[in-house]
Amino acid sequence: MTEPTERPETSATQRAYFAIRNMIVTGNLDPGEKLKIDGLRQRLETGASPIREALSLLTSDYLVERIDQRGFRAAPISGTNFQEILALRCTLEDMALRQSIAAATTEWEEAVVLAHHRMQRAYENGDSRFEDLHKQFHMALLAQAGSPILLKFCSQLYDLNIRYRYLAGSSQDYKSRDVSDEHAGILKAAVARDADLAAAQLVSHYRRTGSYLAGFFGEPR
Amino acid sequence: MTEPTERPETSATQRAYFAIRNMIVTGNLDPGEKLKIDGLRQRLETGASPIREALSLLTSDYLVERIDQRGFRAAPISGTNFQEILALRCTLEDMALRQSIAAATTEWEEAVVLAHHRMQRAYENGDSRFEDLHKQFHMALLAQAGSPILLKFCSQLYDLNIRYRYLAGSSQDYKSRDVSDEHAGILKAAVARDADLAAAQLVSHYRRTGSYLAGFFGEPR
DNA sequence: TTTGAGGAAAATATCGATTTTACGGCCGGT
DNA sequence: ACCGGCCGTAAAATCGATATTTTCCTCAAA
Repeated sequence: MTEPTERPETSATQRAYFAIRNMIVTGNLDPGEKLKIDGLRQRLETGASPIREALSLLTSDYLVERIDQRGFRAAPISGTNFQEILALRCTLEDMALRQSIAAATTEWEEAVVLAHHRMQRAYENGDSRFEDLHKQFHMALLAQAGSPILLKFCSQLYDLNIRYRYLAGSSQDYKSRDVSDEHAGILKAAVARDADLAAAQLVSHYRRTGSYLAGFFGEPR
Repeated sequence: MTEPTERPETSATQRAYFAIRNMIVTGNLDPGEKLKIDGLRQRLETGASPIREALSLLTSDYLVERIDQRGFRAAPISGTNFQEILALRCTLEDMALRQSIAAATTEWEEAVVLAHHRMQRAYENGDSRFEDLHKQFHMALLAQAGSPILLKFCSQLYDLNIRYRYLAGSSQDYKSRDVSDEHAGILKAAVARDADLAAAQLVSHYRRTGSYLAGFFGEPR
């Protein structure tokens, strides 16, 4: 239920969960849009139960809201919400990365290098899996923190953030920045076990995309 | 779905959610125990759908685990898990409390004082609502941080922590400590807008109960 | 005695249908 | 013409039942 890449799912609930989640994150479903059970049921060719269960799960990911007894809707967006996500993300990932580096092992280091390579390769090839691999790289950096709950928090915030990026329709502009250099810098500092440098670069990496996106959603005070 | 106190629920899903959640938190359902749909269905006198939906929601609260195609079970416990919760709680609540005090208003201050009074009153009367009011006091402290997601994280961690307290069967021992003084100290510092002092007392408050409980679950390195 | 395969029993996941609830327009009253 | 309450429609929530999967027990063979 955590890895978006492992797609040999079997249960209808999982299929519905990932499908709806993807639709919301990529903007295929508009923020605030009413999510009718029957509509999704037909669209995904499944029963009502898996849909309801999937929506319940997405509720806890802050991607879906449940209203009284009137069903579900895609979570709305706002500038303050975006700022909150950005700020939380910086704080939590900074913490997680420091813990990760403090507990660094050879295995972790190799996993990070590997994740980076795969992401970079997909980037150069224009592979559509880049988004998934990008997330996996960032998560690999934090994995050694040894705090599953913290990791899940970061994962959720990552998805919320990427949703705003999709909604701004800026996947291209975003990539055209020199994110590759930024990723390389983070990787280098992490491998060198330089927690301060790595964390600083990571946070700066986020704030840069953040300030870019902030224009689209209004900057609250 | 957030406030445990507002009990005029209508939907079967909500009833099931709070009922099962309460059973897990208070130890009425053992950690790791298999949660059979049919058993719960009879126990709560409802259909299978609300049960499944409630369990799905609890999954995201880390109180229930879903396994492959083999149903659900109550989340297991461990010393490392407890330590993780404690550490995360200290970090996140420290942050939230500082933000809350930084954005303090008269309304917030009054709400905090009120929440403390209610909790204290219930404590002196041996009122069973103490646990709920205790949580409400702590959440009131953080409410002004203006970060709903952070608040929810703290709320989840609070529930996970209180579960360990119940499992240690130490509700009494816990209360017999001078928690009243600790709460009063936090309240005083918060009202005085002394973020450093308030945060320090809050964290120390948690660590004290934490080190007490650590003995029950083993201290991982 | 242990191991492995087969089958029966139980539990889960899913579906289709029923019941309940909320919303929007209509009608009558003021 | 406007306001308030009633009814029809649509959607959600829930239930009962089915099909599929898993588990456990038994029995036979090594």
